[in-house]
Amino acid sequence: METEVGREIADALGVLLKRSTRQELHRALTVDMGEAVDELTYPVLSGLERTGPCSAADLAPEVGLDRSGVTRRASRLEEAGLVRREADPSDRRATLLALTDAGQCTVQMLRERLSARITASLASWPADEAEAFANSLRRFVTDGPFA
Amino acid sequence: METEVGREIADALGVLLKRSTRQELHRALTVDMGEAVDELTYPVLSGLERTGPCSAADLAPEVGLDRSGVTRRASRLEEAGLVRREADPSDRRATLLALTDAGQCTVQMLRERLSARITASLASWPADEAEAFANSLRRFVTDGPFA
DNA sequence: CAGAATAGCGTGCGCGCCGCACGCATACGT
DNA sequence: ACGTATGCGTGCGGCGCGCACGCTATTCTG
Repeated sequence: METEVGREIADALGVLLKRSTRQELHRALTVDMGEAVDELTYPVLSGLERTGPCSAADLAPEVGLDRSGVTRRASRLEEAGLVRREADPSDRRATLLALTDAGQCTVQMLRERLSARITASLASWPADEAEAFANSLRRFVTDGPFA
Repeated sequence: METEVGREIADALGVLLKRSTRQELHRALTVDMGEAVDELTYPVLSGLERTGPCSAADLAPEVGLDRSGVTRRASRLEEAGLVRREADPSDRRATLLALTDAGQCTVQMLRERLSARITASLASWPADEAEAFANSLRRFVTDGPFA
């Protein structure tokens, strides 16, 4: 029955979106990673790596935040030397956010760590099932119920 | 390659955990549902339906919150007539939280709506793939990388 | 049986994050 | 050249959360 599937997914998502889940996960990820990057600042790093250098306004929807929020988080990361602000050559009022080498290294390390953790928890899965799940999840995220 | 799968899932989760995603989703769900139930209070309703009547302390880990937070959210729902506080007969200092009939009806309606939305977005999927995804997701959530 | 120690809930307090609005600097149009 | 528009950063008010306290009921102990 199809609605049963929807309900199943809904329940799982409910658990997944728990506040403590996110906190615990990101806390584990950012251990020994310095104080600058935490649950809040990580999305900015990750988003910057995906989009490349861009303005705070352009990055805001990627992170799902207001421009001011992006600015504040970016400032924190800048203070830690992970993000660099550079003037846009084509528009001198704009400020581009870009990852420094340290920032690039950090986000890569974090992604590696997260991937490793996920992979480890999927160790007991059949390889084809894991791959199918990854594909389905990506598809679900991109053109799923969230515009 | 396995790490590729992990990275794939990691990216998808990153997008899924965006603040705006959750907000937008719950906002769509709670439309025309009264002001009492929103993104914050819904987990309490859902949790209460899963666990049945229980104390705020027992519900706290389910929601991923402090006891005080559960108390406040529950108070809001109580004010709206969706949650009822009743004294524990076996321990008169304890206060059990329970769904009223209206609360039960509301959470059922919301779950229905969420399920429908998810099901609709999965309409183009093959039925077996959708079911496999639901099962994998549940498994991923229960014994995945999140304790 | 009485008093002390424990457990449970609700609330005041301080902190941190967020969205909104304002100010300043720069770019564009006439 | 001057007015309008755009973009960024910051002050402000609001809100939710965790922590600590007070009160009540229960349990343990002598």
